[in-house]
Amino acid sequence: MQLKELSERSGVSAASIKYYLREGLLPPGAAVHATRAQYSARHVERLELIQSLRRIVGLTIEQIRGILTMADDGATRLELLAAVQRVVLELDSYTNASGEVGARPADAVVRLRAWPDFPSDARNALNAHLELMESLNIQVPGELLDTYSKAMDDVAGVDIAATTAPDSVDELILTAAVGMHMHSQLLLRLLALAQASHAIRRYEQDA
Amino acid sequence: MQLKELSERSGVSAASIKYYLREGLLPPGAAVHATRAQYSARHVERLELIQSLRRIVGLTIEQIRGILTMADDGATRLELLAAVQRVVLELDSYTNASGEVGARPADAVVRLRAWPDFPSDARNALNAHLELMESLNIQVPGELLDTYSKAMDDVAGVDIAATTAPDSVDELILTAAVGMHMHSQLLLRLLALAQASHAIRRYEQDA
DNA sequence: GCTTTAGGATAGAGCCACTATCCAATGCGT
DNA sequence: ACGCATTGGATAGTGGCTCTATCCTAAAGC
Repeated sequence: MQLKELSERSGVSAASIKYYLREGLLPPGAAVHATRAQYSARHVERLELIQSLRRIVGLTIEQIRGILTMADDGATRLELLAAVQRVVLELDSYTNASGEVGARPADAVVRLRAWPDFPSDARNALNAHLELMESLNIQVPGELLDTYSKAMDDVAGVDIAATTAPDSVDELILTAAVGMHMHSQLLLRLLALAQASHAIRRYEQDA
Repeated sequence: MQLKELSERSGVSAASIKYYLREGLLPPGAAVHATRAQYSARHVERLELIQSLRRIVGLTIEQIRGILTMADDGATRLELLAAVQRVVLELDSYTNASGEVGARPADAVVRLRAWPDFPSDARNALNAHLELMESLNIQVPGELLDTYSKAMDDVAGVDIAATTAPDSVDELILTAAVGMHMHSQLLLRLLALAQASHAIRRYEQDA
């Protein structure tokens, strides 16, 4: 199929497709001649993946390019999952700000929860975030970290158990990104409801 | 003090202060004459609040204006907390998309957790989000909702217990917004670490 | 041969949060 | 009294992001 048909099938405007081609999100079609290219069903799928990552998960073009490049360069599934997690959960926001400091509270959490002791983005991000909170004078007592991490351990256990490994890499990215996004949002909404409920109880008590 | 001094004290450029005045985030100073205005310490505080909400919490000008307007119009603390929660946890993202449907899964959660049965943004957002997940064919079994909500109940209990009610309304907004943001981020980072840990375990098993 | 389309380049649009410039009116220090 | 500094107000520009639109030439297909 050629550009116009690709546009019609995917529901993405021809101009946007050209944009994605320019930005390297979409591999070029097979050039039949200088002014004619053939696109395949894989292009349609790739476009749908891009759309989902943009519209549902809200990733930027840059982030999407990063993930797709990794996938096309044959990264392992675990690496890919880590990359998806990094952008979906915004683990890179503050990570850069931290230069090697003494206490690594995340290590304590890892030991407490008996999680495998692997260095990871998630761990660095957690440490960086705890440092940030400290610098803002927000107390994070061990008890709270305990409660939080226990809760997240439970949640992650359920999450992972519910995840079935998909066949294609595109599908892995899609389900992982959409799943992580949706589950984290779900968690935040439940947190909101829980907070609101506790706040109401408390203000009723005070009144 | 006049504009220049206000700028120096708060660390916000004069141009930005003018912008905030135009946008109604900062009340105008007492007009001594047509071309001279006096600003008070309250202006400095207000500017610091605006800065924190922008730079730390990442709210938009529009969102900040909404909250400050409510505060200045004498909203109750509970109303203010709800408004802060709405913007900090992005409860309005999908809320509009839902028009009265049958099942209200959030009601079940509220009953299960014995939370006070109040209609709220948080509850609507939760229902809207669950509908969205359903429409994306992401299964949310009752068991998972149970685990999640139990976890969030624990977390909220600790949160609220740790919150001391501040004196000024500005301070309430600041601590609530920064606190909610930091705690929700903390939770997401712990979730990331937990997920990564479980994923590693699982891939090790498979390998 | 004539319309349609591809690919490439370039420019514009619309949103956001500023940032900069220009202005006339006026206050303040000297 | 005079001139510099500052004010409020208006208006325009910046830079990042994701498109969207226009223009062009070369070539394909009927």
